[in-house]
Amino acid sequence: MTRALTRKGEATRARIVAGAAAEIRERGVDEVRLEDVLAHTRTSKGQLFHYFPDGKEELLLAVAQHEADQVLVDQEPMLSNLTSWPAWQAWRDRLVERYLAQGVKCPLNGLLGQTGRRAPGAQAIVTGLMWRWQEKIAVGIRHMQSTGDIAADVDADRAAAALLAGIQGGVLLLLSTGRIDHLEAALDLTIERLRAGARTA
Amino acid sequence: MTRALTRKGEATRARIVAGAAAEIRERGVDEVRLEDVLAHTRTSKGQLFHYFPDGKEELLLAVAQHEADQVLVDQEPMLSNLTSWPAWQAWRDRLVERYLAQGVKCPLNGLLGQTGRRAPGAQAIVTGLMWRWQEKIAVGIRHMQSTGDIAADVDADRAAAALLAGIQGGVLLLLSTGRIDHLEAALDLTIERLRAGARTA
DNA sequence: CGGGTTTTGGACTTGCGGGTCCAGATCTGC
DNA sequence: GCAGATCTGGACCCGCAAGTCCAAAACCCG
Repeated sequence: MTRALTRKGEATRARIVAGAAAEIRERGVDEVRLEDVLAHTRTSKGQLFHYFPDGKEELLLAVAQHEADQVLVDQEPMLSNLTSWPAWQAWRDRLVERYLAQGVKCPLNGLLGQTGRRAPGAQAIVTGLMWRWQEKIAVGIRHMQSTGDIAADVDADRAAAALLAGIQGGVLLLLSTGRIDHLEAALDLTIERLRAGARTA
Repeated sequence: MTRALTRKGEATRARIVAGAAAEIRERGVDEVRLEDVLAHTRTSKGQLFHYFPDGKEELLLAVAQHEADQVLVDQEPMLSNLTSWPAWQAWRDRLVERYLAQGVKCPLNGLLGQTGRRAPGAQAIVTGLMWRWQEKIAVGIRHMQSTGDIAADVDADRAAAALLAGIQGGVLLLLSTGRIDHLEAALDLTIERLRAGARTA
């Protein structure tokens, strides 16, 4: 059933998802009409409903998945390699740079508030993303503990949760205020705290 | 012009705003139809457009302002009284309790993602809220510095920014994952850090 | 009271946009 | 190269909800 897609079909489907994602990033979920996506991807109603029988909802779900994956990909290879303080710094810089560049166009913002409520599956996608994200950070912390760079008595999961919260809040505040200060402050102070813990412990 | 409202008119207007706010909290911005609000507030189309000539957009803006104000009010008197560690703890508990109780129904969630983009004014409302919020926290930190409970070399504004980011992210994660852990972790670790700073400094 | 203003109710219009349908083009494997 | 499947285009339908309009009720003040 899912395996009834030609090479060409697959390409078209991908084009639609990518186009819709771009459109949504640019103008917000609720401002994007199906027709906009069609125009921007040189496709027709027929195609869209051919690949997404459940219409907009299904498309939005696919976009959400696409964007969620992208969020982590954008942080690689730094995120999977938090094995030294310079590496942490590089990751931190990548995050700041990335969000600074994208500015107000957060792919998840709308998808959480908008899709998250209506589609039951979108919630799961975001939750999954957050969980993976946090776990990656936790792995980094544990690694640093193994090398003695972070105190052993630090609760890695708890610290990762706090750091992730800081990031999310920082991005949220970037979206609403347009300033990157909060993200930087949250990242720097939290990381600084992890480093300080090693010395005192 | 703005002063053409009878006592009764004022009451009706307020009733519409409050009703719309409740409705939005309950079911999300984009799920709320004007008719729903009318039904729930025992009012008619005529009244709604009488008090909000610009229709839905204007109403949403009024709701946003109403909810934004409420967010800070809900933290009082704790937020304006961060003058001792027990007071900070009380504020922290209030926050956790409040968001735990309200669960998924965040008044600002939709308003940021939804209204924030379309209405230029909504952006300003959220920004204003965040700014006031952060300032209140900063005042608390400075007060603690004046009593020596927090190290003098802490940048109050920066610390407040980080704390606020942690809170926002914690709430965001509560919304998507349904767990309060992140909010607690962010609050506790950040506050703990402020306390620790005093001892080492 | 009485004239002017504000308030209220609800029927009606309108446009937008998601979803349907189907005919024809294109591909795929044998 | 042909039979069956997949892909594509776009005209059409249709419901929904925002917004309009106006007449009647309630209210305010001299």
